[in-house]
Amino acid sequence: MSKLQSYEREAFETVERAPEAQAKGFATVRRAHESEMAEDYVELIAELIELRGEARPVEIAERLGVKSPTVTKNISRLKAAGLVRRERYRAIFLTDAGRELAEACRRRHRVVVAFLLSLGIDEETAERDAEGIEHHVSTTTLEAFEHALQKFQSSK
Amino acid sequence: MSKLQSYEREAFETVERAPEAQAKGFATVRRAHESEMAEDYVELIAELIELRGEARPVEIAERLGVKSPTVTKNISRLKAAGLVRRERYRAIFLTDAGRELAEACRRRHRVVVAFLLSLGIDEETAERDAEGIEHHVSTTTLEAFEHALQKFQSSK
DNA sequence: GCTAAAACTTAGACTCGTCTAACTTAGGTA
DNA sequence: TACCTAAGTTAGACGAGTCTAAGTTTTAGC
Repeated sequence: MSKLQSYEREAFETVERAPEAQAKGFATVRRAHESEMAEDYVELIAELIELRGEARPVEIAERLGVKSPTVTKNISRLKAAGLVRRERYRAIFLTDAGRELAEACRRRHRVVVAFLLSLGIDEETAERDAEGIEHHVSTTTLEAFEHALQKFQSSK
Repeated sequence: MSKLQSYEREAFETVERAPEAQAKGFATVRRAHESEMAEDYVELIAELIELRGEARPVEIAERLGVKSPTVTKNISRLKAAGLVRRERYRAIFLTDAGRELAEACRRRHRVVVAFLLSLGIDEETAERDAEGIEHHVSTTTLEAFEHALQKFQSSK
């Protein structure tokens, strides 16, 4: 406990950060939010295709916890963004770009979950937190997670 | 590398998660987004008060990387939420509730940054990623971070 | 103590992601 | 084959958070 206290104490005096650096950080977060919807959808669509052979709006709505008109609208946005292929009233499929994005997201998701689990966090919490955290993990941090994971696994 | 590959491989077969659990996860993320603005503002306001004795909209705008009308509007929201005290054209101060929230956020922020640093991540990346990650870290995960940090520091 | 510049607010527009209500289409079954 | 039900879409509203343009207030320098 004392170690913990000490690092908290050290960090307690507010350090002046460069305002532009801080602003850039917040801008990054805002940008991440814009792509979150797309990432969550393609990730889920890929999952459903693997599980069922196709992704149906009704199931996307159920898993995302939203109503079907929301799905319809967001799928049009994904289509406009070139991430999905789809005809009215039909199941949804990924384009090459969509599949690529989905793969990257799923990989990142798995790494984040595995990393949290390696810290001793229970599965449900790990999944829940990963859902939010994954969109804000830079390549650098993802690599650090992988590295820590590797060390953790070889020490078992 | 092989250890890494292996855990990725294992996780590769898509496991069927309970749809409701998944939906609950996404709902949690959406809820976190709603409080993010408030958290970022009170955290920054507390920082500025400590640094300057008061928090001015112009500096909040600069640090957040947004324009001043945005700050005006959001500050009214915080006032309506009972987090800040403030008169027109004057500096912004925190209410007790605001101060409490700010303290919790700053503590969480410090833990996340320290944790990322302990993984060997550079300061700039740690700060940038923490900004996004912190809002999605549950109490459980925060404790796990603290615990890992403690172990890391005592092993140095 | 006036006045110009800086800080702040108001008004109004836009996008995103959500919703409900009402409509259309597709598909299985009688 | 015709129809009922489930799935999907359309229309329209709403709040959050951003912006620009144009106004008002405060403050600092002369």
